[in-house]
Amino acid sequence: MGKLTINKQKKKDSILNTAFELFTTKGIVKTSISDIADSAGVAKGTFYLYFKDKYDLKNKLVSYKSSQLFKTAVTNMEKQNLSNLEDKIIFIVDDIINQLKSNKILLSFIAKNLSWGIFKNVITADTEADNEDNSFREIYYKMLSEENFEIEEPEIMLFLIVELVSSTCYSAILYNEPTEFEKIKPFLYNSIRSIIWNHKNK
Amino acid sequence: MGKLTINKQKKKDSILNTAFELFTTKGIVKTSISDIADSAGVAKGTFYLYFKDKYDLKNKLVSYKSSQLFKTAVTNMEKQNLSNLEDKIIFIVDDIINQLKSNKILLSFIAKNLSWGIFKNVITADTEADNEDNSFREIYYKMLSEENFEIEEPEIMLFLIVELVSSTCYSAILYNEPTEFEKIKPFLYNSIRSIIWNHKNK
Amino acid sequence: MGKLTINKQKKKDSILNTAFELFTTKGIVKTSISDIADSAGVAKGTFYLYFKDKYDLKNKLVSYKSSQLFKTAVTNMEKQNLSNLEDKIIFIVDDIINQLKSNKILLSFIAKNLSWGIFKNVITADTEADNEDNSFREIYYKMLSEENFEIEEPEIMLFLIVELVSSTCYSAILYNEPTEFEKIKPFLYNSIRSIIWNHKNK
Amino acid sequence: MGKLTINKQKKKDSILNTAFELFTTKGIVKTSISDIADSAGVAKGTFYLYFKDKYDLKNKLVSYKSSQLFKTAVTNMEKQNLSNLEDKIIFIVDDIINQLKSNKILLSFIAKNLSWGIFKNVITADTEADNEDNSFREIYYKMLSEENFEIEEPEIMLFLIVELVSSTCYSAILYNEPTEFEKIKPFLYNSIRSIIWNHKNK
DNA sequence: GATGAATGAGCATTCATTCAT
DNA sequence: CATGAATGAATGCTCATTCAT
Repeated sequence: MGKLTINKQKKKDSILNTAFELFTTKGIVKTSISDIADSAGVAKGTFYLYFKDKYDLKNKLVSYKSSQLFKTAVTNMEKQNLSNLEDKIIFIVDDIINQLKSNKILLSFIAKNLSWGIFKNVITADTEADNEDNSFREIYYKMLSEENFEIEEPEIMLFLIVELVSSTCYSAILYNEPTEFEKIKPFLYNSIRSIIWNHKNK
Repeated sequence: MGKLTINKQKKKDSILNTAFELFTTKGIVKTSISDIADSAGVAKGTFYLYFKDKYDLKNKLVSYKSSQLFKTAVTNMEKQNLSNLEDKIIFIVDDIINQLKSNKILLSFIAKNLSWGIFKNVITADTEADNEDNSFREIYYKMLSEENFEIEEPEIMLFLIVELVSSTCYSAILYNEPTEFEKIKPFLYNSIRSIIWNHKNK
Repeated sequence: MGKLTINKQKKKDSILNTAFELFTTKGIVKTSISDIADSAGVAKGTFYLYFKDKYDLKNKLVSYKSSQLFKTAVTNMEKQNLSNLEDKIIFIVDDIINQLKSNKILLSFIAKNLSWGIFKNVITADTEADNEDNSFREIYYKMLSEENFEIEEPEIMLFLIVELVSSTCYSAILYNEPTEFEKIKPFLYNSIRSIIWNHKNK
Repeated sequence: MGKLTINKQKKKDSILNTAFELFTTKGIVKTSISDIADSAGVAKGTFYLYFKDKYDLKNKLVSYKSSQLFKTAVTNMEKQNLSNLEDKIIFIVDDIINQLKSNKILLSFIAKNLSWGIFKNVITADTEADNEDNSFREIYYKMLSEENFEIEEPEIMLFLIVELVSSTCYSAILYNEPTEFEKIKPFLYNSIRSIIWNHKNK
């Protein structure tokens, strides 16, 4: 990477970090491009050299932050010696939930902005542009293939789990609604196990 | 009701209906109060006689539309002679899903704007201010009491079902993601049955 | 006065009192006719039965409050047995200043809104529509006639005194600018005595 | 100064001049920011690049115009060979009054908006940001020090003179109230001489 | 590539005034 | 007399976007 390119990346990163800060404190609608440029210490025009508009920036942020979440969880999971699919999935879910519990700002940001559409990109794409990591999708299918039974409709299963987890986390962790998350957790994890069980090709 | 009062209600309803139309076609952010007032055929100032701002109006709309959905589903369910809790709940879920499938605009509007916070109001309040209907919460507990087993943490169970259904519907019905809804349906309903089963106090 | 007329007067007084309250707390520009009507407990339309607009009301308030000030001061002065013009005028000035010092809200309101144009009406008109009081102008000329010397240009003398007193009071009593009023007072009163002396026809 | 900086100053000046014109013809309340921007030939948004709001602009105008008045009067006074304080002060007062008599629009604008608070800034600050002029306050104290007697409470003396002159000018010059200014003038100037005399430390 | 002054469309909100009841 | 719902012009202010430097 040339010096210039490094400088460019610095600017872009500065905008990304500043924007995350502002989005999560002021809200996306109330954050203007002026705000971002000012806080990032770049000129307003510079913003447009890197992002189409505020929502382009937002989507890139959501993808990046979400993929980091998965990457970390998978890395941690692989250190364990888990023998079956249910345990592996529950571990990943649990790890992600723990990350979010200790970073409620991130939870709020992701929950409000993550749709299945964006999520598909997240799990399909390599987590970083220029690295050797496998995508989460590949890891997922590898996990499935290691079992001695087959999973029917693995995409649907993943979908059900992701939607259930993300929507319940948001309400329960951030607002204790309908009750504190710890009380919901056993039922949630049982539900996940049931979902997996329902997809087992018997 | 005096002539004036009727006229007032007419104006308010006109604004509500117009706003729903605009919110679902242009989106809430892009719909201005001018748009609403113009389309509703009232002066801009009139809007402020009935609503605090755009978001006050939005919340009132979400509540109203959601409660209608439940009211219809429960009414239909009661006409059946369903003997057990799972069947009743699945029936209600299925009825609501059918309503939403035939009214995708409504689905889009509710899914984007219904949080558990608003939902709590919806199921607690009578569906209409001055009528004899029971709230959905009452109906739900009555349903539970008619079984010869007990449900552990009924609020959590309701929460899990509602979050799972609403988040999967949105993506699957509107965008066929991860696949068409009909393929997801059996797994979804099985998941719901599992969730209920997990809450049975054995 | 008929019952109806009494009721009307009540409404009018209610508007006047409420408006004074609002004008002095929120400021005249930021007080709307709605504010006044709401606080006074009358309908918005009713306002227009009694006043042309906000500024009509304001002028009537200024006149009324100012004339009360003078009336009180003159009444107190007449109880004293003051033998010469300087002492009488200084007494009146001092009495008014004391009233204003103990009612800074009133001072603020009058100072901001009293122009010589309004003041002329105040000193010319009877203090109340239907009573036997003399106007301040008559009292002033009677005071002058009781001296054994003549005052040259009595209107100019009154003008100079009123302008000097009112502009210095505002700044000194309310904001202690350029310094606390008590320190300015002896110089102010000496200035007034000098002004009177300058108008003595020698 | 770069081309850009010159252009910026031009824009700002254009807004200032236009605003003065509008404030003095339509009044401040009735002058909208749109009016100012339109007349100045700039976009509405440009206004906000230079001023916080209408009242920020107004205060800057009052300060600037007042300081110009004093600067001119002092310059003229210094050309005379006046030997004593009274004559110097009367000369300055007279010069300012003459400026105002020939520029009634300016008189009206300053009289309505100059408070002692703003005046203090005017006499303290250098008349222009980056020049060698002394502030009026320095000039005033230098004048006092050249006398062979002492002035007690010079701030109060200045205050009394300024308040007396400004409030009488407004009414007399603009509205001939209570009578034409030329008839009031001798009494006013005598009053000023008396005020100075009262502050002489005898 | 980077800047930031300038733009002007666009928006929410207020409020004096009217008039049918 | 009194009401208060309805009006819609008017205003302050924001902000994404452009473009000359």
